[in-house]
Amino acid sequence: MSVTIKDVAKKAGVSPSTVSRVLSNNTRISRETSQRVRDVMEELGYHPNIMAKSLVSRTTESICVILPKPAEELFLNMFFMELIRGIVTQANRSGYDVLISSGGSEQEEIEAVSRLLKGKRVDGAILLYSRKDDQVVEFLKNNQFPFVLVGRSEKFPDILSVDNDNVQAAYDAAKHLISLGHQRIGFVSGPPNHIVSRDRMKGYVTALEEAGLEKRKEWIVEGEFLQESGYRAMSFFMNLPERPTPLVVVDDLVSLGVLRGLYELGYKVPEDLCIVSFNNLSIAELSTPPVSSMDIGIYNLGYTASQALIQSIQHEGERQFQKRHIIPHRLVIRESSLYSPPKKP
Amino acid sequence: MSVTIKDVAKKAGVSPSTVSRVLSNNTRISRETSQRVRDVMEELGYHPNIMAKSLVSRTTESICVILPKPAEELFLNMFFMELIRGIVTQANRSGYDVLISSGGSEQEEIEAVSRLLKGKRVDGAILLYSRKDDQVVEFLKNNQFPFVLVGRSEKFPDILSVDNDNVQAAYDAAKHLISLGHQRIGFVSGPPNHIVSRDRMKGYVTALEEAGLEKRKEWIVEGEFLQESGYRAMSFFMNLPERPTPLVVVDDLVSLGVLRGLYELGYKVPEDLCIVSFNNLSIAELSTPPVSSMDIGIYNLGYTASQALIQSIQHEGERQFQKRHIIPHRLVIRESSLYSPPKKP
DNA sequence: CTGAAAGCGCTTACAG
DNA sequence: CTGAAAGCGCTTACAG
Repeated sequence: MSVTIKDVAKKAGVSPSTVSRVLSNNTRISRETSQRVRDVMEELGYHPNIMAKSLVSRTTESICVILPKPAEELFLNMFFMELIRGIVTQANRSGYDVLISSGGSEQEEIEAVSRLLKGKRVDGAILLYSRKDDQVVEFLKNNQFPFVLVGRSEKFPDILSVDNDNVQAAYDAAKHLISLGHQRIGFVSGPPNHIVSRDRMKGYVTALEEAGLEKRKEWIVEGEFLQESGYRAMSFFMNLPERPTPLVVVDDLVSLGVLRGLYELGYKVPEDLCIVSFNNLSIAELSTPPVSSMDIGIYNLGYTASQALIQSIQHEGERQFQKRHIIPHRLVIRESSLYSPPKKP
Repeated sequence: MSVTIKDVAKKAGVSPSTVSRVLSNNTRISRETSQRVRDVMEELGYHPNIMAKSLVSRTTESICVILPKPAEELFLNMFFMELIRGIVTQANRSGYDVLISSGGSEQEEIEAVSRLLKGKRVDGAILLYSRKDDQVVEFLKNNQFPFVLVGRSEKFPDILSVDNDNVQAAYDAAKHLISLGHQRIGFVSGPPNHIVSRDRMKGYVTALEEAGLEKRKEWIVEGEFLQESGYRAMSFFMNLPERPTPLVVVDDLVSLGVLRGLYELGYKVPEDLCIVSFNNLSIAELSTPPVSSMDIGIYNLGYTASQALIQSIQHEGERQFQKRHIIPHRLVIRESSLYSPPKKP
């Protein structure tokens, strides 16, 4: 049997209420009593039963994070781990625990979320990157559960969310290449049902338009967030009569696929093709050659998401806090983009 | 206000006890009553309060996993993510939730574990890879909390744990190189206070001895699980008058460091130096050239750890189940080791 | 097969 | 500053 509040009360010669007040740092307890009770707690090795506390206080001091379907997007491992590190670190600092959950399908995700939130096991949820028309968002919104989205929702723009300015980030990436004198710039995108793919595509297009550069359908390839997509895109581009000289690539892993393909065909980076990609995962720095990449502050995304969620849980009702948080991005230039094409006569 | 067991009872015209029995699939409830109650639950959108249930049943149906100190070993990201995926998948299948916690120091880890276990928020804990003389292991053991170690403890060999046979794995890796005709085989190890480093070192040494090959102190370098360690080891080896022709490397990330250094110095892999490393992370396959690596079944380690822990929670007292689980390893041969050295005359 | 009652370990008005 | 009492939402012997 573990020691309860009653045991402490008895041994300290006070009532359970008093022990409870000491626990919650209630000010109206005399210094001596408080100290005596604390001593007894120490002596008995007392730890408050979190479940009992949560039952009466109607708050669990924990949040859950929902992983996307496990098999798919496995490759984003490094991305998610970094995000989770940020989330867990900040949550623990605020005294919250973090529960990880993953569903095999969107329906299973909803069931899990519903069990956790309706069953009062957690106070809120963090959703990692949303698809278009995400059912889970819809469910959480309809039930008025506190939650934060890492990414953004087109259907519900007023939702609590943490995101990068992906349009601007892609714009900046393209701009970097333009400033090096490139004229024909290609883009390797991700799945079109991911909002992030489309945001980045938009930034790329805007940069080209603003610089008065030619846009061509054949210079844009859509794929998955997978190495193979990069490989395929590369082989498509290199067979064009007029091929792009640099590529903006939606994710570092995809860049690795491009790199691999180029290596096999005997092309050189950056001389034959420049590359700038996104996320600045460790693989971008570790690859040969190192890849220029847009750092989007993944840890920061997680940290901020957790902070925003916990804030909204603790101040429910007061609606005056910020709804949309934008994490800054920063281009890390490496060997893969350090080349200016020869000037046309 | 959310709907409780009482609301359901009233609406269904039964007692709360009966509703509770329906919930737990108690057999002694008539089919009609059961169905009626279920209908009402559905209609009212009832979800049992997990905290209340846990308070009386003295079981939480959740486990926690303790991440090692966050900053250090950040690079092992991919390793941990894969492990966590395995853990979460299996736990969810068994109806358990998973709570993630991380401490800044060993002392903080103990406090976190103690709060969670003594506070009855979780039923057991998973420890990810142990150091020598791990205090957390000691704490859990002394308090008789259910836990499982991913790795092994030298001090407490009888503890519930999931591990690879790292000695055998390293032996097999070295054997692969020996079978290609290599005579001078080097080893790049990890931190000596990690049991896994020493296990792998031992396997390497044994393979050399068995094959009657020369062992030299200068062919063994210890470092961190970091790319830089590989870089440094490489530059050390390449400056030896008699340098090794292949290297067994303790981790894929370290291999990348070796590869990077060789590339910069103009050496070729596998012609100038062969490499076999461990863990078979995605970076091993993605690097240039792809690196031969010992797959240790990371997902499987996590899955099995969760399974063993939950089993031991559910069958506490009965001590007849298996204490030590060994996950099989498998060498994945890639370009980095596909070269036999020229035969001596 | 079902219900009334006690209790899990806390917190929190209410009273003094 | 402190205590007695009620209650959070469940489960589980006990009784019928």
